[in-house]
Amino acid sequence: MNKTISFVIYFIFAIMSLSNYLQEKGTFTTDELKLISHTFSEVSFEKKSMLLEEGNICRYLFFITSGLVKTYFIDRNGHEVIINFASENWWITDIHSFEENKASRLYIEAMEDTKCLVITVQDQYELFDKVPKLERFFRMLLQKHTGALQDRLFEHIAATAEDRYDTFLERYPNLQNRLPQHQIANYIGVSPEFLSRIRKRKVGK
Amino acid sequence: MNKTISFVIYFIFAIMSLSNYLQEKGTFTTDELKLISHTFSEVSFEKKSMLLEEGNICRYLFFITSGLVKTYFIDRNGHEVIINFASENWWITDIHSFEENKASRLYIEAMEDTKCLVITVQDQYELFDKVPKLERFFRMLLQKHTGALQDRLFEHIAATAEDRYDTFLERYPNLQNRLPQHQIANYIGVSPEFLSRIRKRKVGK
DNA sequence: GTGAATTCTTGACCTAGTTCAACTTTTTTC
DNA sequence: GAAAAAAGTTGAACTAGGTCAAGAATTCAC
Repeated sequence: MNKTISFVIYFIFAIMSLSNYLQEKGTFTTDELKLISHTFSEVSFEKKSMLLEEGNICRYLFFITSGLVKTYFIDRNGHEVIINFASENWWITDIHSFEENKASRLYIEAMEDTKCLVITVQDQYELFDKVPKLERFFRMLLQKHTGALQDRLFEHIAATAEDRYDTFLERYPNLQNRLPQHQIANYIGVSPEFLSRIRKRKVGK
Repeated sequence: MNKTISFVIYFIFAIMSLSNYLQEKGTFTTDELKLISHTFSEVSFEKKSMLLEEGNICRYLFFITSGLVKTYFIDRNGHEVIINFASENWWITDIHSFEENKASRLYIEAMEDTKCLVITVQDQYELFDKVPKLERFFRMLLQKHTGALQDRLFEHIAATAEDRYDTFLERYPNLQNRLPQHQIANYIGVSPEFLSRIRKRKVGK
């Protein structure tokens, strides 16, 4: 297939993902949906390429239409610490860096070939002015994200590694087979060896 | 002093705290400040009384003008897990319960006699319509809160208990002497005995 | 101001999870 | 499809932090 045609088809597919998502989660008019989705542009990332690196300003808010990414930072011992994963129909960005134009502490890396729709802060704010509903929608999204972070903190303070693994399986049922096990171990905050033991123990049960 | 007069004085003091705070952190006109602060009401809590209990809907967003509160939940083993403390010029609520009218999992308890200004969701949204700047201001606030939560999660995954204690001291320099040590231990996620040992070790250094 | 309650400290023992090293299995690359 | 790289498993020794118990120091309540 001709490259331009295939790009256009992907773009239409991406726009439709976003529109469907917004229609499902919020109450937007057709005109608003059109306006919103045409403010985004499509970007593709190959597996292992970086959407964001520490020290850079996160210029985009990403809406993933296909693929899988992880967000992580490097701790004082030089180890990667995974904050979260995001796949189809998830939003991802370093909100602090994106909104306040500050250097990021985070990395965002594609774990599969990934396609996203992206928007800049400026465009986002212009869109907020045209579609005020969207600012409220994004605030709600941020609230949900905050709730999820809080839950993860609870787990890390009050639950055992096995509990956290169970929670991971519930929270990301479709990622279990798309992710290498040591990345899951990292996410739940244990050594790969120990996750291997947890899994062995569970089979016995 | 006559009770009514003393109440009025406290109320004026509280309103001024909020106005000063907003003036410092944002750019509001005098009229906006007046409108905002008159939408809040003043409430007092005695030490050990509850601003919110699990199972209830969190009806208010609290702005603390004096005193100290803690937010916590009870984990599956019946233990209290402290999420954060808030004193003068801090906002506190269970955002999930407050915004979505859902039963809360959290407790908010006064650790000292505490005075707050409070607002309901409905009033908050009316205020957003009158002062759109405020919605953006609150979204920024939520972003900061999210950043802080993320930092705490990092610490719990990647840092040692002693590191977390140091971070606590930096983050809440003025709370160190207002809080009993076992509450600090709870906040940083260690047993009171272990915090005692950490402190002993640090004196040696 | 005194008795009761809460908080803090210390020791001894325990456990969840880590680290390191060697081996096996699976995936990637050319 | 063979060689190299990455991922997963297992054992053995280790450590950060927890639990329990008892005594000492503070704080609270009347």
